[in-house]
Amino acid sequence: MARQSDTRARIQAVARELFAAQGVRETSLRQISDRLGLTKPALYYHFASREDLVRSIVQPMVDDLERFVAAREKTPARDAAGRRLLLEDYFELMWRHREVTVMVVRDLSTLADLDLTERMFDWRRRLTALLFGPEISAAQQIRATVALGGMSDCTVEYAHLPLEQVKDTAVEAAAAALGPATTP
Amino acid sequence: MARQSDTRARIQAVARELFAAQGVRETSLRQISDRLGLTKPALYYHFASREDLVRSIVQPMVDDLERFVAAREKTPARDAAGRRLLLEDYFELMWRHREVTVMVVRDLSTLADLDLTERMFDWRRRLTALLFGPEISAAQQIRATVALGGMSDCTVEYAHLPLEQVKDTAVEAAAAALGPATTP
DNA sequence: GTCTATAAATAGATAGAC
DNA sequence: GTCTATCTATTTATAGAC
Repeated sequence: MARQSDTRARIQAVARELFAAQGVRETSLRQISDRLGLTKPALYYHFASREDLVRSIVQPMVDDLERFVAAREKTPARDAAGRRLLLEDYFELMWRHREVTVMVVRDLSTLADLDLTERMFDWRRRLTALLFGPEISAAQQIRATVALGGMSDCTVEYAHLPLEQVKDTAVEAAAAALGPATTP
Repeated sequence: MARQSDTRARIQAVARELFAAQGVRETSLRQISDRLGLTKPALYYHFASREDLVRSIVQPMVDDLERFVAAREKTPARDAAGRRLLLEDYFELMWRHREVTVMVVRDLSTLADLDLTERMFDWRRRLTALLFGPEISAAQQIRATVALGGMSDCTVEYAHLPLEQVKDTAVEAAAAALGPATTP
């Protein structure tokens, strides 16, 4: 069972690269098939539709995010150390999926097309609750936006650098933006 | 000289709204003309092309940003108070243009189409220099990304709220992300 | 200034041969 | 699995009448 469909994975790799580089909406199936030396109908053998291809590329990040948030909710730790660890691991998650992050941030309509906008906001809300507790004030929500959004911007803007050159400072800045942690 | 072309402004208003709500690339000229009770060719009387319409909507923010950065470079003030003031005024600028900010953030390819990507990065670089001085370390650049990017995210995410409910906390969080200021 | 009509290009998608 | 050929829909943009 070495490989079931090497071509399927190659299509995804090329599509992901083009989507991140020039935008999802700006990339046609023709561009993808040309780059692979295939024709458009060949793509339809591996994917039911264009949307199916896009979804298959975004899905691994979605699954990872859902698992990540659900796991942390089982053992919340809102002191300074726990908060720090959450920011670190969240940064690494986005970093692992940074090509998809770039692609989604570059064209946010992608999320809407896949009906993921609501879920995205839900993850943000749950992450904020993990940082500040179940009762979230308006000020805390704003601070979480700066912290989490700022880290996300870093994964996109410095996607070409090694992780070690970005992570520590980005997490440090995000933690500072959150303000003092509640004592356990 | 009451109004030279009321229709031109109405086209821009409808286009800006649709662009921000559903994306620039996702909005056709037909949708815009329908909403106004006009036909597509009528739009071409007021704008040379689709790109000309988009540019005319983004241009005021571009001009404002260029003026803002150029003015601050004449009287740099990198102590805590000066840095704070810069963040406040920059936030208010983005807030004034938040409908365009939403529209651009939602579809970043818009900037590329208008050849504004380079200029955007240049403004970021100059703002970072105003915050940290002409010699910018990698860590300072990352902190500036969290601070400025985080504030930008706030203008988008809380665009529907009153300014007073967002500005102070967003600026506070951004200032914290920057770290301690250099003494004057 | 706005219309009707239409050109020209391109997209996603399918039929059927091999 | 991949191809050629084609369908259908939509887009930006223009010509020319009113």
